[in-house]
Amino acid sequence: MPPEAPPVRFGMLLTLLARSWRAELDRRLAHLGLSQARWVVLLHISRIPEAPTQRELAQSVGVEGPTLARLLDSLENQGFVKRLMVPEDRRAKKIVLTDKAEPLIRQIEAISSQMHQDLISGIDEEELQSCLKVHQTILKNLNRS
Amino acid sequence: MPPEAPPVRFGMLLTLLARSWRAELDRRLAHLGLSQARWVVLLHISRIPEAPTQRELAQSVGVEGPTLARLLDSLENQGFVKRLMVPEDRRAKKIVLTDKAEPLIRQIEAISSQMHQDLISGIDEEELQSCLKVHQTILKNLNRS
DNA sequence: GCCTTATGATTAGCGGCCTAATAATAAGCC
DNA sequence: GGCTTATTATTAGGCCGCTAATCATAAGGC
Repeated sequence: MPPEAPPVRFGMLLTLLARSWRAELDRRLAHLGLSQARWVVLLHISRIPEAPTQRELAQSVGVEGPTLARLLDSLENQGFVKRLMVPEDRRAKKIVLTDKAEPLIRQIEAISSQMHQDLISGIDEEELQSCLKVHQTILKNLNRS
Repeated sequence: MPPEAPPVRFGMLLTLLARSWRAELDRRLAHLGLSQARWVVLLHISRIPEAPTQRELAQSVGVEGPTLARLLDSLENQGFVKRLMVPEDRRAKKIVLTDKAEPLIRQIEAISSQMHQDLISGIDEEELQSCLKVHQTILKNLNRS
């Protein structure tokens, strides 16, 4: 690889890193029958106090409606979530975790924080915070575009 | 686990950021008939001194063989690259840019570095470098897993 | 030379992201 | 009430990443 470092590199590294991060988490979640994408959905549901509608959940997770719909299809097939009718609005559905999913939450939180710990080893807290700040700034700039 | 900011956040932000970055670049490249994925391939070809084989190119770009093969299919259909037979190894193909692609390279480099500039506004050089270093450390940790 | 193993590219098929289009319902306005 | 517009969820279809399997060729051991 040529050692010259054009500004382009930041985006490439970011993309590669996100892909690798996802792949590793997928690997660690596989034995639970989960993937990163489905796991994130479960985690968000568990953290929202009131059962959210799909619209609200998609917003919280940060994906579009159709993407969430298909993730919920598989999670529902796996028996981890249920779609509940909303009496006041017959278009909407509220999403809740099933009893089967509840014990999973602790496991997946443990797995993901273990992985986080593994991956940030050798990075000091200050650097990490600064990196987070950079990420947030870029995201803010992106939302302005 | 810190009670208020679970470590999970870093991965989620990373994922969201990479997706948003890609989406914005796709938007800016659309009028050239390109996407981020295909653009990166062109850029790598143009930077490798000798025409690379697909294997080498895939390595350089950081994707698997089949992923590259399909990107090359579309780039070839668009007339931006050609696959050349290699006399010494009849399994392999070397990838070269066409004359049509050459003038594009400057444009796409300009677009991507403009975007880079737009997105890092408000971040000072030191923070950015530190962030890059964090990314590289995490990637190194990932490759050890 | 011949057989086994390794390698380069492709195909098939899946996951996860998107946008556009659709269907059902709700809300707002005469 | 009845029409128009907005909103919720879904379906359809595309892109881009992956792994597994396939095909042709190369390389190595005998």
